[in-house]
Amino acid sequence: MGLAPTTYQKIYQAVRKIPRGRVATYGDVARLAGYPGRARQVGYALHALPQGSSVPWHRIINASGRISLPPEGGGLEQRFRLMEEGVPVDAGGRIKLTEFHFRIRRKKGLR
DNA sequence: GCGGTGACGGTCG
DNA sequence: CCGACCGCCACCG
Repeated sequence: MGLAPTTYQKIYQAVRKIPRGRVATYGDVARLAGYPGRARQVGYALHALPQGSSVPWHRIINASGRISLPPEGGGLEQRFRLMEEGVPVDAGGRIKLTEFHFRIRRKKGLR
């Protein structure tokens, strides 16, 4: 594939790095894709995913540790998918980041 | 080309 | 913990 990856493709590639049973925030994905501070674009890119995509979009939640989607608009499905892979989600759409957050290595330091 | 919109995030009160 | 603000920027009418 000689062509340079598009912004969305880089975002999707970053999302694919989140392993089963873990979650990451929109901001994490933005940084991982090389676009720090553009969490909003990550949400936009995921929104543009076609049905049946193999990109694990359900592992992406907001920095507050909650599902950002309204239940009718995919939030319910996201909840099911997460629970199915062992990530508990409470009735309010919350996930314990302290236990299930996929921590990404930052350039050297990290903490 | 302009302005409203949004699957966000950090800060402040 | 929650809501209000503001910064951010690609998309779309």
